[in-house]
Amino acid sequence: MNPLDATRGMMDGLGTEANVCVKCGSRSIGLCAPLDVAALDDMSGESERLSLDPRDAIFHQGDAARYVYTLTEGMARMTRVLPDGRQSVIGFRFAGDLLGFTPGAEHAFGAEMLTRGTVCRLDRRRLEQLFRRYPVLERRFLDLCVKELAASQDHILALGRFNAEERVAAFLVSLAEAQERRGRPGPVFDLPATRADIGEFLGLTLETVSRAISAFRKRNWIRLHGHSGIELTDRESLIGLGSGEGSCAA
Amino acid sequence: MNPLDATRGMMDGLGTEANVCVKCGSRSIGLCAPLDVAALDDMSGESERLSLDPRDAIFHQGDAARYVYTLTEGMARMTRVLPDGRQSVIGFRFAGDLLGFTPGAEHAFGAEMLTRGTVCRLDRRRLEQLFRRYPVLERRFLDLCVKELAASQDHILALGRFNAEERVAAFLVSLAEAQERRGRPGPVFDLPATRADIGEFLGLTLETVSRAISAFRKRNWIRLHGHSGIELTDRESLIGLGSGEGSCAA
DNA sequence: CGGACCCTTGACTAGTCTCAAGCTAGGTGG
DNA sequence: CCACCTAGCTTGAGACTAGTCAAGGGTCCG
Repeated sequence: MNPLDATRGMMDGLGTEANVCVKCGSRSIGLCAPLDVAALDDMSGESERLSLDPRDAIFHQGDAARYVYTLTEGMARMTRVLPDGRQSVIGFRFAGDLLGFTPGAEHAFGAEMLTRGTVCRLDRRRLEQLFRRYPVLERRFLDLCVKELAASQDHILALGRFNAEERVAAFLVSLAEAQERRGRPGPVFDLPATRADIGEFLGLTLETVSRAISAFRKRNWIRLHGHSGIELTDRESLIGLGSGEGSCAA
Repeated sequence: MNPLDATRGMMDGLGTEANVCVKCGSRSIGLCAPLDVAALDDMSGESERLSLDPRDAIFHQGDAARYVYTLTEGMARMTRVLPDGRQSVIGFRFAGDLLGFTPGAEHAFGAEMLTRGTVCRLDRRRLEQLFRRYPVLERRFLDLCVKELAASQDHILALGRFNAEERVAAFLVSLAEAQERRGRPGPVFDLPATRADIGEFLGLTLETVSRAISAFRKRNWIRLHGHSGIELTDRESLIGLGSGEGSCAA
């Protein structure tokens, strides 16, 4: 398991059930999976589908948390801003992932699209009703949440203990794994996040991310295809660097 | 709200109900709070109380996750180890906090006592039964988990964007708040974590932590009382430094 | 084709780590 | 009760990683 796995979506590892969310029309992996058809109908009754462009906000930090979102198409980032303007990317989300679920009154972070895409939003009070009607759904959320927590702890470990190249290597590997889990096996995959996004996620500057990527390129570990395509040509080396088997060998 | 709040326990902010866990004998704030007396009886029927010394492990990373623990007395740290031996403190836990809950088969991190103390452990299969019998308990866990997740994200932000003094300031303030929430209002509070523990939590070396603490002492922001007592004499300054209102003012 | 945005690379700086030495507090045993 | 002993803390000097500032180049879109 990759120690830097915060690009893992909330829906990962929850089986391959592929019930179709009536309103979204997309495979709503995970969230709806344990529900029967009546429940799905119930659920999509009040959900809305929205199309978004790159850089569009799905919701802002501090917004009233009225809705819960499912990213049905595209890739998004979650960001948190400090009072002085410094900001950090908390994580990324892919098609099929859940977004913005909180028991609090406000969203603790913002979410923006990196690519063109669509989200399906469900009123939160409606979700609470669904929890009461279908208790299994609540259990699903608990499992998701604990997995997400484990991913955050991996990220904490990476931020606290990995150097720049280790962080970038771990990020690239986890990005590749995330896309493969979502059924894109090709050797070339999408990297819609800019160097600045990656840097804000990894606690680095965009220049440092760029230098790490250039170093990998020079070692023939990766190959770039245009601005948003990347291929891992020596994944073993990247995994070795990015999984904490590095310098301080025990 | 302090951005570095990963010292906030899983039980925080869940009201002040103070039902007494029959077996533990301690105020089991939070977890048992929504349950009636019959449920409490039920719950404590198979729980065991253990006394532990400083440095004793509560459980190890990789152990089968047979039990869920409540720290009833003392302070503990949660640690994660990389293949090469580098380790990181993921967070701290105080009296009243929950520890080791996971839907996975193994504990993803280890937990060790920092002080002498006691834990109350409950068989996990028993907990699953309790979830079925008292659905409100499951909701409680979900709320705890989401709060914990928010705390992790704050920690990620601090690790990615704060410099050494900002991290240490944020840590000291959150430690003070955690102890006050648990009813120790005194100006002097416990700091049972060593400089090395703090450093591993904050992604710093023990020397850097020591230098930051010395700097605060010279500015009369804090006063040390022996090896494990600390007093925040100028909390405003610490909060200012530790909440991200710093250098890069917008 | 033009422009905007993003990426790359270089030179220099600053912050943190590393290594090392000495100190202090608190506990232990005589 | 006191001296010793150990673990943890402090401080310093130098090395090194990553940040900052700046200039130039590539890619993609309209």
